[in-house]
Formats: sequence, C-alpha cells, structure tokens
Amino acid sequence: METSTGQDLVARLRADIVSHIFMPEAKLKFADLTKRYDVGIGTLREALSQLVSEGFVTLEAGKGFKVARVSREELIEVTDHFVDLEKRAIADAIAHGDDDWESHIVAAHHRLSIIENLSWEQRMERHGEWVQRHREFHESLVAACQGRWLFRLRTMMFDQLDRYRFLSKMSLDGLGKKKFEEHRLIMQAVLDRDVAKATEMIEEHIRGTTEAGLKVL
Amino acid sequence: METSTGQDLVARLRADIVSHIFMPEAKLKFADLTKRYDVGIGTLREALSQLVSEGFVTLEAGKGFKVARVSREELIEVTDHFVDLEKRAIADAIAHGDDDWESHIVAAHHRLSIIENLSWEQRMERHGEWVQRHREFHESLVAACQGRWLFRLRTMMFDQLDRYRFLSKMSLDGLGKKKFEEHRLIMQAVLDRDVAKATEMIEEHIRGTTEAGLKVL
DNA sequence: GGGAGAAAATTTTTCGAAAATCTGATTGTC
DNA sequence: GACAATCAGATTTTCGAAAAATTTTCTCCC
Repeated sequence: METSTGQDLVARLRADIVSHIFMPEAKLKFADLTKRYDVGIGTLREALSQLVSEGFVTLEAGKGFKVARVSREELIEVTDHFVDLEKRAIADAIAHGDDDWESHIVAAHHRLSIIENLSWEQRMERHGEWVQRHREFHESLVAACQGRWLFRLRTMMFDQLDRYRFLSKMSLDGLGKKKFEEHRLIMQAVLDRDVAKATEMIEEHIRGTTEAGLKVL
Repeated sequence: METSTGQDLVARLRADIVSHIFMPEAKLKFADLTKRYDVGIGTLREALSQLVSEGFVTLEAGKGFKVARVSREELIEVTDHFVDLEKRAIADAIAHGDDDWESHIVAAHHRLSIIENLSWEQRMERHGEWVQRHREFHESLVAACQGRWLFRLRTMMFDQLDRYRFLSKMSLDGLGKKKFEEHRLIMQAVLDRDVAKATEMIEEHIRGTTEAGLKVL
C-alpha cells in the first residue's frame, strides 16, 4: 500500500477546503469531522496540523482549528509568487526534461482534456476530479525541475491558488474553452522547449484566472 | 497560557534537529522521543507531521519518521531562494516599517550581541539560545514586511538554513567576530532605510555563511 | 435590568492501549 | 546454495477515553 489513512485524509480534507465544502473561516469541529471521514480524533488532529503548515487551516491554541480566510490581497500576492516560481520551474524543467517527462505531460493533458470537454454542469459535478487532473497536468510540466525546493514552493503556491480557482469558476463566463485551449498551447510550447513562449503563456494563463477570481471577491 | 504543549514540542524538536542533536537521516523512534520530551505518542506524532510539512523530517508510510538528509545541493538551492526572498522582504519592510518596528530591531540586536560577545566555547554551550536570538534579530528586520506569504516563505528558508549554520560554525575560523560586525552594519543600513545597501549586505552575510558550510559538507 | 460569579455543557488537547504493519531471522523446499 | 514461506519481535498507526480548557447558561445580588 502506498498511501496510509493519515496521508489520504490530508488530501481529502484539502480537497474539501479547496472545493469550498468548508467555507473560509468556518470552524472545523472534531465531532463533525470524525463522523464525516470516519477516522479517530488523533488521526484527524494530525491531518489538520499538517494543513496548518500548508496554510489552509489556522490554529488558535485552545480554541481549535478554522479554515483559513481568503482575501483579495492574498490572491494577488500568491499569484505573484506563483508566477515567479513557476516560470523558473518551467525553465528548469525544459532544460533537464527527458523523453519520459514529455510523455507524462502528454498523458496528463489527455486525462485533463477528457473532463474539460464536458459541459459546464458536468464539470462542476466532477470538480474534485478536475482539480486533481488539473493539478497533475501543471505538475507534469515542471516535474523535471531539478530544484527540489523550487518545486516544493511552487507546489505550495499552486495549492493555495486552487482555493481561488474555485471562485473564478463561479464567474461562469465562457472562460472554460479559452483555458482549455491555453493548456494545449502551453503544452505545445513546453514540448517545443520554447522557454520564452512557455513562460509567457503560463503567466497569462495564471493571471487570467486570478482576474476572474478577483471579480468574485 | 499562550503556547500549548504541542506547539512547544514542535519548536523543541526543530531546535534539536537544527542543533544536530538528531543527526541527518537518523531514525526518530517514538519509544525514545516520548521519554526524552515526556509527552504522549499522539502529541509527538502530531509535532513530527508538522515538521514533515516544514521539510525537517521525512515520513515513509509504515516505516516511520526520519530526520531529513542534508546535502551541498540543498544548501546551495536554499541559499539562493532565501537571498532572493529576504531581499524583497527587507525592501518591503523598509518601505512600511514604523517606529515600533525600528525599536524592536534595536532590542533584538542587543539581545543577540550579549551572546555574540561571549567566547566561542561559551557560545557553543548556549547554541540553542543563540539560534533563537539570531532568528529573532533577522526576523525583526523584516517584521514590517506586508506580504504575509513573502514573510512565510522567507521564514521557511531561514529555518532550513539554520541547520546548515550549525555546520558552518564547526569550521571555527575567526568568523564569529566578522558576522557580529555584519549584523551591526546591516541593522544600521536598515535603520537608515538604505534599501540598496541593506540588501547587498544581507546577501553577502548569507552567502558568506553558506561558503563556510559548504567547506564542511 | 445589568453585571459578577458559579455551574454546566461543549470542545479541545493529551495520552496510552490495541490493532496493523514492518523487519529480519529461521526453517523448509527446489 | 539460492530462494520462498513462516513466524516472533519490534515499531508504527489508529483510535477513543480521560483530563484540561473554553464557552455558554444560569443564579444571585446590587
């Protein structure tokens, strides 16, 4: 077995926070959560404190856990950090990536496009899966990045943006199709090893989503 | 009470890893640690999983916790990230800092200088305290930084460097006095609100320590 | 009625016992 | 002798009961 109950729980909890099943600043009570996930108090507490380190949850000593708040300021700051880190990571990956790396990108893009071709309603129903595949696609692009901390930091920022991506989906202008096309073009630029084009497109891709998110907040 | 047992334990555990009381790649067994810190298994597990998120400890499902390994590559990468983030944080802090911020810097510098004026042997004896005060001094410099994630990321990298700072102390050339003087000059540049000078000095200060660390690894 | 203080209820935090899992040494088979 | 299966001991992982802390409710007195 690869994943233990505990690590699984962290992922499920994070997914539910990202999907706004638990709203920002909502109190996370043990009594509710142990029932919802069918795990013990200790296991839950361990998962929650990991999410504190990741910035999804806050902990006030003696007063329990709460979902971290969201704000325009944070979205703007996280976007800036992510764009900066991601551009470096992409350049690094393009410099070091091999054939395996390339084929993983193509595979991840295909998996993502299956969901992205669905209607908006169907996509929202499978939002959890979309988040997962979207993450995997973007991660595949930078998977060959050599700097382990660069990869780690950019993943932290990506995960934070996931929370806001949900918001930008709320403003349901026909943005979906545009994003879908962008993913394809970014993949193409990366496979062409065109650093300048890839970084430029990624930045536009990210900032576009952030703009949509800012409208909702 | 401000700090709970759990959060306290995270700090103590991190301090002991930084001080190389637990060597890199050493196994962290519950049986030993519960005796050492006089806490329950659950509390310990919670603290350790937080340190996993921070990068000090690794967890292999089913095989327990280990102190994360150190390497020349990591030291170089962490240094680069820290220098980059710290320069931005310093500039941000200088732009926004008020009188309170300035006086905290002076106070933190004084507390640090008390230990730095001791002999090398005495400093090593109180290494835990030195680490704490050194952290507080550097943190005070950027405390007025408005970007919460910028502050957070730079603190992560600073903490990582703490592990390597211990190593650079091993190469006991008369570096101590030089570092001591650098701290004073950095403080002066910051209080003068001289961004260019402050960032330049910080970079030299950090890279100097890293050079010493690289000699040992 | 309003506010201090006590009592009750709710929630968090800690802890160690019990179950699950891994390690590695021993035995048996080809 | 090399490899697989088995089993005992050690270690991790999970869980919920008990203790500590916080919040809410109630009571009493001014």
